[in-house]
Amino acid sequence: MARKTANRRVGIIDVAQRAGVSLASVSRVMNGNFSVDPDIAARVRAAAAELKYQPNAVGRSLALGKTDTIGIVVPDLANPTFQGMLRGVSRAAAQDGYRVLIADSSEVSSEESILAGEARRRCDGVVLCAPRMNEAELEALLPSLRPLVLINRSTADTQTPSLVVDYGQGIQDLAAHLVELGHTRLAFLAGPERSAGNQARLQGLEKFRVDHPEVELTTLPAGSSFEAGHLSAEAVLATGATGVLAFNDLVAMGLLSGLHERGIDVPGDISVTGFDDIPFANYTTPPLTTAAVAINDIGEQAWHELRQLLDDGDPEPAHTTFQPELKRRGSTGRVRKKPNLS
Amino acid sequence: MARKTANRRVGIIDVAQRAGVSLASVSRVMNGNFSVDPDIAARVRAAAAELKYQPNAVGRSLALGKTDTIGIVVPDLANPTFQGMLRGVSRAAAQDGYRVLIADSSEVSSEESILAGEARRRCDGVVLCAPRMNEAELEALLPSLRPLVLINRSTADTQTPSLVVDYGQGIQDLAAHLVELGHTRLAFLAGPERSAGNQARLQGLEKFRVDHPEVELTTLPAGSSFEAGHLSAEAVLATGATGVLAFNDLVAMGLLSGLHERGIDVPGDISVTGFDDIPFANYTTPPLTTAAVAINDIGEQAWHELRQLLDDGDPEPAHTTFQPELKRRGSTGRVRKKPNLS
DNA sequence: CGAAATCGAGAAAACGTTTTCTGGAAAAGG
DNA sequence: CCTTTTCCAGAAAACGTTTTCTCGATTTCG
Repeated sequence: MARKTANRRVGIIDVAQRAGVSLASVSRVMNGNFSVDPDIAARVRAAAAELKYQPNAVGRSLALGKTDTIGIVVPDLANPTFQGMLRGVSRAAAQDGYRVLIADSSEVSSEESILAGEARRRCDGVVLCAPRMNEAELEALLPSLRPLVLINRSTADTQTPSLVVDYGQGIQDLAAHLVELGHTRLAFLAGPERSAGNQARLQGLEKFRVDHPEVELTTLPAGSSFEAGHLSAEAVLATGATGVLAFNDLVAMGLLSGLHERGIDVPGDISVTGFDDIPFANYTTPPLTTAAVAINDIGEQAWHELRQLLDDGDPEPAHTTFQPELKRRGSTGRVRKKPNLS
Repeated sequence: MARKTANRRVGIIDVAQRAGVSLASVSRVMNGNFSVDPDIAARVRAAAAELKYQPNAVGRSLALGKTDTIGIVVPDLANPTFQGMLRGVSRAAAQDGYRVLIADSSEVSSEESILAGEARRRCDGVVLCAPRMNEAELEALLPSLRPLVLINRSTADTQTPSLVVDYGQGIQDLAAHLVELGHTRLAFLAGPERSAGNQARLQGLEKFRVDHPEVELTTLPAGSSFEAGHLSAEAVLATGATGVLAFNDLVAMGLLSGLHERGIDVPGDISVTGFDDIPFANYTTPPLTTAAVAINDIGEQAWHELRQLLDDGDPEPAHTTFQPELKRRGSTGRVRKKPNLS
């Protein structure tokens, strides 16, 4: 039973024995860092091929002190926005030979810090997407997570880069667009309370109110899903609004569906706007007017920031703001009727 | 400079020194496996807390021979189907304390084996989603990937569990549904050629042809995206079909949009069906008739199979088939006009 | 031609844990 | 009261790599 090869997984030792050289040489050949005798190199390569040697990543990570893996924490894997961020990060990281470990907090804010911590311990860095935890908790957590980058959440910490979307401006653009079309009674379907993006929208609308005192704006609690939008149809009609700003495209689509069921014409009777410009927004009927967020760019940029941190250690973390771009499509139009007089 | 604490990351050694005990004891306390003096335990716990000790996952993995991580390889992170599988696997695995490493092959089949191999080397197991590689390549790859489970791809290998959707039956159900509504001229918008799911649909339709010789069925190459469906509108009209079977919901939505732009009424002029029942399918106008696939269940089940393999080593790998369920919605209706006579 | 510098391969240390092994002290049994 | 067993904490080995260290052999230069 001298053959351990048959017993356990084939390791660098087996290759060394087979090639009649030392472990060190095998490692050198495999990584090609140092100059080795071509003869030895050939023998090692041959042995490795014959044994189908696959270097053990864990051992390698331990020796190297790096895992070539980053973690990403998202509030909800079912949400297209976070799927987009994940995709952007994943693809960009893959380009540089990094892999992505994923953690889904399922919108449970108390889980976030735990998940983030676990992810960080296994990885070289972390991307935190739109954390729902409160300010204090976040600030307390950051140091233990570094290097990390923050998406859709700002921080006082100057050491961690953050990428945020200017939801406040975007929602104002959408509202202004509706006003331009003659709408004077608007409704806003609000998103999750803990979402910083929702706060930003509310602040933007506050500003809008000041700029447009003539416009009547009602805020209705809704959520971030189809269902939320769908269930809001009745409430929206009750407000008598002719223009509706949905929290995001999902909510808008749900609302569209709810309105359609009730025989309300969009944009004839009511104009609807979304937010994000998810791929589906272009293919609803009518196509959705929305504020486009370059979600893939954000993911990509997030990786680039993180890579900087990983490489240089600490260049000068940027706080980048992404401006949404208004997309005028079929779901908004000139106001046709007077607001309900009932 | 005796303080290494300030220099390097705090490790188990630091805790041991601080508590005045050996490494072994700290490990025992942290893992709670063996009985230790309560006094020592308390000292260790105190020291760990003071130093904010976080055990190094890599070192732990090396010693334990397990990473508590599994890999998942998908052809396209932008595709709702794979997003669903990912979500299902991720959530189920998280329940059991496992994390998921993600690899996106971007539909490049040659990348799949590399990504899968890399993922496997870093993880305890792998889930392979709808691999695009050919049969031979797959069979050759499997042994080096074990333990693994296969989604939407069958294999001769009895050691690897596989979960497949019966796309053949599903597409027949949809076609039958259209026939029932009086349609006799159908069109099928085919998906990616390398997709096993597409092959299954084609085979199902072959069977359908035999069962319904009176029905005229045209197959058009399309793809798996919105764009594919959108671009197919013209071609669909050219066939004179009154019922269209789209490869999946995305294609169906794209087609819906294309038809709408051309003033074609759905389902008045043409009935359209999708496949998968992605969340959006319920909220299109009209809502999409489709074959629902319990995508989250599949992901969950995939994890359970993998866990079995991880735990017991080798119970008896199952080859499970999931039956799609026909969802009758607004995008299909009785045929109204005679087929185009032009 | 001899000494210094260069080179390259093997031995050994390091990475941070867990777990087996070992030995001393306490407990149990005769 | 002495011997045997039990218990538990510390020392050391193990996990699978990379990298520093060491040292003999070759080359280079004076």
